[in-house]
Amino acid sequence: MALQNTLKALADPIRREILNLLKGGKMSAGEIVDKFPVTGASISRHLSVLKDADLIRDTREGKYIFYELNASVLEEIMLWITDLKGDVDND
Amino acid sequence: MALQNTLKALADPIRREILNLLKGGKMSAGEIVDKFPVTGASISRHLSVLKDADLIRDTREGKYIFYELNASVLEEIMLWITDLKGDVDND
DNA sequence: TTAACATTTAACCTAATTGTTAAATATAGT
DNA sequence: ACTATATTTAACAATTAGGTTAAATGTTAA
Repeated sequence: MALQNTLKALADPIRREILNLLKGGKMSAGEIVDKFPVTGASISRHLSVLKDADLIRDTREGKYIFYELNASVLEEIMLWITDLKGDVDND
Repeated sequence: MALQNTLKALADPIRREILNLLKGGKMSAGEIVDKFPVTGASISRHLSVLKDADLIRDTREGKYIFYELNASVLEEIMLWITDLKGDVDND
């Protein structure tokens, strides 16, 4: 189920862009919202999808909630792809 | 758009399983259909999604259409993920 | 050309996804 | 307690996705 959740989370351009933003460091929900032409409610749901997929982690700091990237789960995709490609030797 | 198509194609368990099957060599549409508990029409649409994403190639041989894996487009996902992970050094 | 087989396409249904606005919740400051 | 701010959740509409059956297409062989 993990791979399924991860791939589904990645199959949306806004969510991928959120991950790209978080590459630069943690951001509050509001800061993320400001980067997109959709409502905060919409971004909030995207964030929850990413969180369910464990692609991001959140921590509240006062009235802000900060999100940060958790790229470690992407390893599973790498392994799946590598297996599919049948990369016996990669020199 | 390529990455989007690829990830969307991968975000379905049946389509991923089709790719896994094709790892073992090319198969006709009918052989693929036999592996799943859904109709041929349904598999046919899955195949067209995979084909649009260029993850598979088809060649007709007589009355059969054979499908084979084209894993090369997965490279793009690998690159995207690698970039996201910020793998500066991977020892 | 007709019949049989392999596969795709069309029409339709239902469920899931994504967006919106409005209401709810959580925190901080007065 | 009240107000302002940050964020999420609920309810709804529109779109997309995936399944089905039935019709259409392409190929082979009689």
